[in-house]
Amino acid sequence: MDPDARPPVMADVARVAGVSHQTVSRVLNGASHVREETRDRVLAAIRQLDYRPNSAARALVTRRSQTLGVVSFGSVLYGPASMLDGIEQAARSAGYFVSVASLRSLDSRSVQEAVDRLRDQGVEGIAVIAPQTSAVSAIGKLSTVVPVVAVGSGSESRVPVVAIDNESGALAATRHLLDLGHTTVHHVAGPPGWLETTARQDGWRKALKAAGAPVPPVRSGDWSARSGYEAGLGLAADPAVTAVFCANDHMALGLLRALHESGRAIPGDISVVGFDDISEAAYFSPPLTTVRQDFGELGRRALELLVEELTGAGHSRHHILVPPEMVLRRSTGPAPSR
Amino acid sequence: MDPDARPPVMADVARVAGVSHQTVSRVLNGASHVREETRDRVLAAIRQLDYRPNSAARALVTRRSQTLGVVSFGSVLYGPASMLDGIEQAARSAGYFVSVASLRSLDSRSVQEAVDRLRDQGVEGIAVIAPQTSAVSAIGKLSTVVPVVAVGSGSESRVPVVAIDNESGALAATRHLLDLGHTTVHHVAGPPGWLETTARQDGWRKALKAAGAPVPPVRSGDWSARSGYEAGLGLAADPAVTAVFCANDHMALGLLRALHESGRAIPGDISVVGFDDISEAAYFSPPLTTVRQDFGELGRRALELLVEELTGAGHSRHHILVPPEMVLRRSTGPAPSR
DNA sequence: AGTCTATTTGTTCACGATCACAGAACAAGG
DNA sequence: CCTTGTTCTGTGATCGTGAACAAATAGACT
Repeated sequence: MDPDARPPVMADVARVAGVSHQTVSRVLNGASHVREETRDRVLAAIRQLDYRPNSAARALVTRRSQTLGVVSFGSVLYGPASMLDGIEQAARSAGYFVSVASLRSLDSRSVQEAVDRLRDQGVEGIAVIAPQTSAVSAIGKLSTVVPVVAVGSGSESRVPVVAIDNESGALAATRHLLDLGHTTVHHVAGPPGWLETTARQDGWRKALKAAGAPVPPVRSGDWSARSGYEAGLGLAADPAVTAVFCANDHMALGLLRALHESGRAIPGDISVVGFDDISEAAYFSPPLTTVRQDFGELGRRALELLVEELTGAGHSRHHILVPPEMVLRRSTGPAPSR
Repeated sequence: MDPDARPPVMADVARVAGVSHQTVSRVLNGASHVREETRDRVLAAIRQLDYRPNSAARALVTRRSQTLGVVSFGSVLYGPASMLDGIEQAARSAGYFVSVASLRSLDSRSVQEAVDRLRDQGVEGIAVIAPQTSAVSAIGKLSTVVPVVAVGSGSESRVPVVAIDNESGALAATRHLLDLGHTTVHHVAGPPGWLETTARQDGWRKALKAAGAPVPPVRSGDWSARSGYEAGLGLAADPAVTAVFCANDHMALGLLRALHESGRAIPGDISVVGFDDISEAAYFSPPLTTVRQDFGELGRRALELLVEELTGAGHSRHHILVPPEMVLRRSTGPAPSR
C-alpha cells in the first residue's frame, strides 16, 4: 500500500470527465438538468477511478451525518440482540448508518455517557434499547437535544416508545392457566426496576383478580436460568402450587429443571408458562408454553418512528404497543384432580 | 427547539475565552505549550457553551474517522452477539466508535455490499464476524484496501484471525467420552461451509483415530435445536449408540429432547457433549457437558489486533487461537455395561 | 543592555464536499 | 436580429477543524 496515494476526490473525477466538480456533485446527488451524455461521462470517470465520496466532507457541509445511534443494554441476550438486528436492518433501508454504544450498567450516568459518545459522533437520532425505569427517565431529558425513541420499554416516559404489550401478554398467559382449571397461578417475576417486570406482574395480577383467584406472593429472579432454578426449588416445596407463570423463558428453563429434580411432573403436577419464545423454548423438557414477542419487528418499527421524527413526517403515533401471541406447547395442562 | 440556533463552534469558544481558535484546538488535543491560566479560561468557556467538537470537520482534516466497522452475521445468536459486544467494549476503550452492518446471507456479494457501506462511511478498519468459508474468501480480497480482521473463523485465510481452537476443543470433548469407556463417539456436525463445522469434525475424527476407535457416519444439522432433534431421532433408533458429540449446544438441546422422547436415559444409556457453553446449558435436562468458549474475549482480542494493525504497532501475531475449556456436567457418564 | 533560546499565541491555508449564484448555450417567439 | 426563457455548466464562498508557519512574549546568559 502506497501511503502517499490518496484516494481520488471529486476534483479528480471532474478532471477525468472534463467537467467541473459541481457537475460531478450534481450527478452524484441525482440532480436534474444534467445532460445525459455528460452524466455518462461522469459516471464512467467515477468507475474508472473507483471514486467514493468523502462522507466527512459531506457531513460537514450538509450538517447531516447519515448516522443513527443505538444505546443498547444486555445486547448478548436474545431480545436486545434481535432488536438491534431489526434496527440495523430498517436503518439500512432508510439510508442510515448505525453506530452502537452498549452499556454494562444501567445507572443514569452510564446512559448519559453513552449518549454523549454518540452525540460526539454526530448522530442524528438515537434509539435506546433500555428496559429499565431508571434508564428511561434518564433519556427523557435528552429528547430535547436530539430525537430519541425507546424500544421494548414501557410507556411511562415522554419519549416515543415501541414496545410489546407486556401486560396483555401476561394477562393472556395467566388466564390460559386459570382456564385450565388451576385455582391460582404463581409468578416468578423479573428483577425490580425493569418495566417488563412491572408490566408482566400487573397483567398477571389483573387476570387473577378478574377471576377472583387468590394472589400468591411473588418470587423475583434476575432473568437468568439460575435464578429460575432457585425460585423453582422454593415453589417445589409447596404442594399447593400447580401453575407457574415465569416472566421469561430463561427463568422458566431453570424452573423446569428444579421441578424435575424435585420429582414434580410437568404438566402432570405443575403447569409452566414462560415469556419471549426464545428459539430453544420448543425443545425444553417439556416444550414450553410461552408468549411470543417479535423483537426484530419491534426494532424495525422503532427505527421507522425515529426516521419519521427526523424527517418531520407526520407524527403517526408516539406509543406503539405491539400485541404478543401465545404459543401453546406441552408444559401446560389441566390442573391435577385432588 | 430553535431551528436557527446552531451549536457553538470552536470560534465561539475562542471568542468567549478571548483567544484564537487555534489555542482552543490545542487545549482540546492536549497539546503542550499552553499556559495553565489560558487553558483554564478555555475550558471554562467550553463548559459554559456546552461546546462539542464537530466530528465531521475533524475527520475531514485529520483523515481519520475514529470509527471501526463490524460486519456481522447471525447477530441474534449468542456467539455473534457476544463477539459484537466484546468488540464494542474494546473499541470504546481504544477510543473508536463502532458502526455495524449485519448480513442476512453470506454470499460474497452481500459481504462485499456490507463492506462497501462501511467504507463509504469512512471506517478505518473492519472486523468481520463471519464464520463461513465463503465469506472469509470474500474478505481476503479487501484487506489491501482497508485493514481487516476476522473473528471466530478458521485460520485458512490471509487476513488476521482470532478464533477459538475448535479442533482441540472437539478433540478434548471426544477424548473425554472415550476415556469414560465408550467404544466410539457419534457426531452431529454443523452445516457444511462453516469453518467451525470442519474444525470440530476434524478434532472429533482425530480423537477417534488416535484411540483406534471406529469412525461412524456423520449427521449434519444447521446449528438449530430443531436439527439436533431430528438427528437425535435417527441416533435413538440405533441401539449401538452410547455417546454423541454435538457441534453446538443448541443442537445438543434438541438431541436431548429426542433421546428423552425415545426413552433413552441420559447419561445412563447415552452420553452427550455439546459445544459453546451457552448460558442455558447448565439448566438443560440433564445439565450439559460442553466446551466453553469465551466469545466476548474473542471479540476483544480481535479488536485489539485490528487497532494494532491500524497504529502500525508491532504485528504481534496474526493468527490467534484461544484454547477452549471443557465444562463437565451431568449429561456424560460411563458407557453402559452390556 | 543586548542576544539567544524556549515558551506561548495568532494567522493563514487546506481538507472535500454542497450551496448560491452567475454565466453560457440553446430554442422559441416577436 | 433581438429578446426572453429554459436548460445546462462553472465559479466562488462556506462548513469547522487541524497543521504549518510566523509573531510575540518571557526568561537566561554573556
